Amino acid sequence: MLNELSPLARKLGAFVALSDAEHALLMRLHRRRKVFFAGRDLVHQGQSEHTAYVLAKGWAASYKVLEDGGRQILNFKVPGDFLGLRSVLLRISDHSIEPVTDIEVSEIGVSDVLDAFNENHKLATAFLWAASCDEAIMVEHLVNIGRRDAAKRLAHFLLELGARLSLVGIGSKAGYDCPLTQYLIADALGLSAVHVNRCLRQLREYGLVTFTGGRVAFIDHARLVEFAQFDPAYLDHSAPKLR
Amino acid sequence: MLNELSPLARKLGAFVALSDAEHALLMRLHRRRKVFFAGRDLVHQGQSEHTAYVLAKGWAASYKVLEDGGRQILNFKVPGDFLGLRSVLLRISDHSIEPVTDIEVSEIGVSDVLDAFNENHKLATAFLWAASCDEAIMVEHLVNIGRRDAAKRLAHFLLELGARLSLVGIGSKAGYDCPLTQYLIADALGLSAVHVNRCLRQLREYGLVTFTGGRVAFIDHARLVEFAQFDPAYLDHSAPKLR
DNA sequence: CGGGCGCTTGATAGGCCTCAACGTAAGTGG
DNA sequence: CCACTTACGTTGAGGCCTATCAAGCGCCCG
Repeated sequence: MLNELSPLARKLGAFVALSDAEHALLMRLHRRRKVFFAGRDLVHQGQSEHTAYVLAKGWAASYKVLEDGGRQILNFKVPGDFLGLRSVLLRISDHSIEPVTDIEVSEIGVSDVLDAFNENHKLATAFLWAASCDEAIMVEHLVNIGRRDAAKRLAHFLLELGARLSLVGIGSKAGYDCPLTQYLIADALGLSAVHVNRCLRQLREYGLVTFTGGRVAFIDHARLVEFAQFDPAYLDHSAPKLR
Repeated sequence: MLNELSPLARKLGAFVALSDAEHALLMRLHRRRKVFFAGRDLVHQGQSEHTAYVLAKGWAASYKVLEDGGRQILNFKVPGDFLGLRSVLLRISDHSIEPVTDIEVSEIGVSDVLDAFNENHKLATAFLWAASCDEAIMVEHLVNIGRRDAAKRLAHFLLELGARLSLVGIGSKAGYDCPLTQYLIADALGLSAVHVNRCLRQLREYGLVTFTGGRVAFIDHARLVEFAQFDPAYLDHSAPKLR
């Protein structure tokens, strides 16, 4: 049932109860389904022409590069997530987006979205909600980098991804398939890849979690949650549905 | 002229050209002017009852506390900024807000705002824009903590605050009055207060900037910008105004 | 005058980075 | 089919950056 909905309708439907008319309205916002290949950026930092997407299949990373060549990954995007939502109303995009795997996306007509606000205010509220959820994840990422040591940071990161994937049905407390390299994780956590490797070993030796062969396997989920001080409240998408 | 407008109208007016009718609509969104005292939180992490505010006078800090007692300051808020905008649509607030000085705020009726979306879609767009601007600042903060060493991090921080204050007319390339303690800055930058102190000395000895007696004074603004790799593009509020 | 707060500085320790080397697996081209 | 290359993961050695602990100073205010 839900699977027949577009990714956009599924995303926003988590927040507002959508009527048939609203579903029809959402359909008009879609352009076409598109495919991008791993490593070829869809959005470039500094570009002024924007399109927003909803990720239907695969993983992507939003990131910012510094003048000195370093880069910071802001967030990994998994199926169901928006790509480029924040840039919709900003004059130039403040970040780039790179597919980690080959991905499929639904393109969204930005000006159509803004026009649709005129017809239906619930839609506007739903977009603001989606933006707020994205920001909550960013904020927790900030806390993670600012205040946790490397091992806890990594543990928290693996737990967050697991929780987010569980929300869209492709992960559980047992684990999940994860296409990220240790280099990507390092760029996300503000660490070196070497140290990510050491921390992974540490978590493995503690009997908490393993990450090998593209699979994250939680060995002792409860103890890992405690170790990382992971509180998933910020991922709570069960917002009170609007009338 | 601008000073006669409410803080809310001034904020949103930076993005959309507001008609008289829209100004009138905004007036209805205001509840009363309120005062909060330094150190007494207005918003508590985990609370479910939200109010949003626009900061009219003074400084505040939004922050998150960890179980182990550490805290990460997410952002300092200066006059003209929203307080609690992200929490408006989330079931529980994911952060706390503490006035750094005594502050004056305009309270905003959240449900009134959502109702107003129904009457006027430009307003909805303007709120989404404001949320996007806030998030852009958060993202740059993330990059700052994740990828810059302490001195550059501090330099970038001081420059950002200067740029933001300049936008609301209470700062310049010469400097600005700053009520923050070194402890607050440390909590924002993921550093210890001791190390913030050392880095301030370093920046002073380099002849770049001083911070004493509640005053940040840029000595060589251009060189500081280069040192910190500060690119203010993410603060660009000159978005194309909507028709 | 005493006490608290914020700032400053020194000494020490340790977490994480950098550099470097090596193993494995997969892909490429002859 | 094999030599070569590339990407990713793993491990060790050494050193820098930043935290922690500690002490002292100036200032404001009760």
